[in-house]
Amino acid sequence: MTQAKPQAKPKGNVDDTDISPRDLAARAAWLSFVGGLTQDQIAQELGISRQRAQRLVARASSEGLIRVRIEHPIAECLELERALKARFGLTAAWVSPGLGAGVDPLQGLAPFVAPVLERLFSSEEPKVFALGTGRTLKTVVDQLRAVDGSRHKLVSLIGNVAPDSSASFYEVIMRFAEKIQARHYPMSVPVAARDDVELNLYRSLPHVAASRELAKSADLAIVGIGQMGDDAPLYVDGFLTADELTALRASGGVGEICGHIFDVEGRYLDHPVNDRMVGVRVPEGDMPVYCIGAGASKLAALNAALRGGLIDGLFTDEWTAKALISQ
Amino acid sequence: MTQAKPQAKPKGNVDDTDISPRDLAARAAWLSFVGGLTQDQIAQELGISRQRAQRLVARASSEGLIRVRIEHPIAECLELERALKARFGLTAAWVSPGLGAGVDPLQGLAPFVAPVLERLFSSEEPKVFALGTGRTLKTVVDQLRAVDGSRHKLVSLIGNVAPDSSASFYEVIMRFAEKIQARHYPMSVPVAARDDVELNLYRSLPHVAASRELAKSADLAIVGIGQMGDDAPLYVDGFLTADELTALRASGGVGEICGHIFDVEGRYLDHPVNDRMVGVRVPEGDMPVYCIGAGASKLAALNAALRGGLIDGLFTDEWTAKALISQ
DNA sequence: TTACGATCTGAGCATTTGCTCATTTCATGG
DNA sequence: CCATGAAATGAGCAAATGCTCAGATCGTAA
Repeated sequence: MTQAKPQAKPKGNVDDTDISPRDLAARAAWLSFVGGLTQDQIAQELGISRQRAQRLVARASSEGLIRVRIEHPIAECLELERALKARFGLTAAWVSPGLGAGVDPLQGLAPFVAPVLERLFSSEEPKVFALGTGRTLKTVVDQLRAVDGSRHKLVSLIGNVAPDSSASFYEVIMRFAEKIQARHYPMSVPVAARDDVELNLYRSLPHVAASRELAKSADLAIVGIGQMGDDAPLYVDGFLTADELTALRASGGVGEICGHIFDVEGRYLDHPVNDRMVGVRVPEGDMPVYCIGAGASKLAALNAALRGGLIDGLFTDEWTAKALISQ
Repeated sequence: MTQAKPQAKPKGNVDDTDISPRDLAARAAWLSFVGGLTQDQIAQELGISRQRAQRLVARASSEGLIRVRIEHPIAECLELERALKARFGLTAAWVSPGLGAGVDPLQGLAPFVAPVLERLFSSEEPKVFALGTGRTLKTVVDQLRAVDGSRHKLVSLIGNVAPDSSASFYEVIMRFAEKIQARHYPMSVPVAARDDVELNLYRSLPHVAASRELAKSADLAIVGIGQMGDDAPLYVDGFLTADELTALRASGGVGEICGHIFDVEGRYLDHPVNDRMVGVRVPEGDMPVYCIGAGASKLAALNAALRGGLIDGLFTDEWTAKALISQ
């Protein structure tokens, strides 16, 4: 994960109220998008150079100050949602319009998923949401608008300590919690134990046991899904060695959810690596599981998870939906 | 409303069944805004000419399929909100960033107000909202996103029949009701009676009496505000003759809310025209009144309404807020 | 069937926009 | 105090965009 910290240069004032670092960007963006002014007009309005105006608008976009939403549901996507539900017995499905070949599927999926999650979090009734991690969820939470979800609880399905001892997995649940002002319960132990003794130790820790219990009783789980190709997240992030990855693939592993690896039928593998995950294996009880994922690389994993009934709801894109249905 | 039926023309194209033009526009807009594709790429992706792609995107914007929102609250506007509340004892204030001189203030105000109203309508608790009319509210409701507000009731503060017998004022509450799926109670009589007999007749009609009662017990009123200059809405829409307008101005009239005219101190005029409005005069009881309005022409009216304590909340733009505070 | 009007479509062109490069500014460290 | 490097700035240019005009297409009426 790239951790591009904005190179803050807080030379004296800890307080970031520099008169307008991004205020100006927001204002330029407002003038451009809402007012429909040309960059020249914006420049004049703000008393800056046309060049600067252009850069401000660009920056506002790249920093996510702009949120664009398409109001019109595209018929074809609705049809795909219906088809997905029928084909795989899902209770819910959302299909975002595709963005064409060369584009990262997440670029379209994330802004599409975010408003749906906002609605879920807007529920008045207090709920417990269990969250996975990964690049997908990370991208989605970045797109999430701040809504008041302070009555809810967020709990992690997975440990937050990576093999390099960094707490990078803390991020996702933290960011969710920030966005919706909810209490959050990360699982503050390594993702995977090195042996059964360690596993039992971790699971016996009170805060871990509590988190696991809370997670198991969640009203909804929201997870990503990982492929087992050469670009498998578990491998890239250092949870598996190349040899382990190969072995797991040989054992039939085609995908994973929260680090739990399953085969082409969506059956979890009986394998040491799998058995030492400290977190919760979904589905757990009658908790619905919503999965977010799209793209060619995730196709096999998604297909398996759907066949195995591991998930109850799916967020994906048009291309992936078509591919899943035609299989 | 043009009801363009899709003209099926399945010639040699590959997989695409012909789809509705609006779908295509939404798709093009999605590719453009979310995917960041160039119009050439969009054209290629959709198998159409680049001009068509351009037109589709333009159409999507003009038809309101695109909704842009700036996530970053601009510090200066927040400050103005604070100042407005302090200065005029308001319980709530919202200030939209200005769009510069040449632009209709509504162009910026409406997209800014709409999300706030969406939030109000998202309240779980069933509420009664009393609504005024006018171009301002009309523009705002056009920007409103469909949210489920079916537990609420909408009631009109003002009659819906114009002097020319058209029911044009029906539109605003109707459109609100459509957007949020709420039950609505228009006041189905002329805005103003011609004499006291007629007034009493109208008010004695059961459905009018019921609407008036409901309106008086509303949890919140949302109204526009009218100026009394030569472009006074009451005059333009034919409620007042030029002579009456002049006379009312001479009597001190500087503005009106729901057709009830008040003077520079925000005191309602004691005048026949004023006394024959069939609707409700705000504030009524302890119902909070939120007013939406901006622009130089409305400045005097707003100032008076604020001084007279007629309103409890204000939606306006930066320029107007500054002007109000500096007065 | 033909004529008509309205809309859709594509080409050309002026404007706007985004990008690169050279230069300036600014803050930090020597 | 200057040296250094990163970020900001402005100029110039190529690409993208939006607009207008003329021809094509389609539905409707004669």
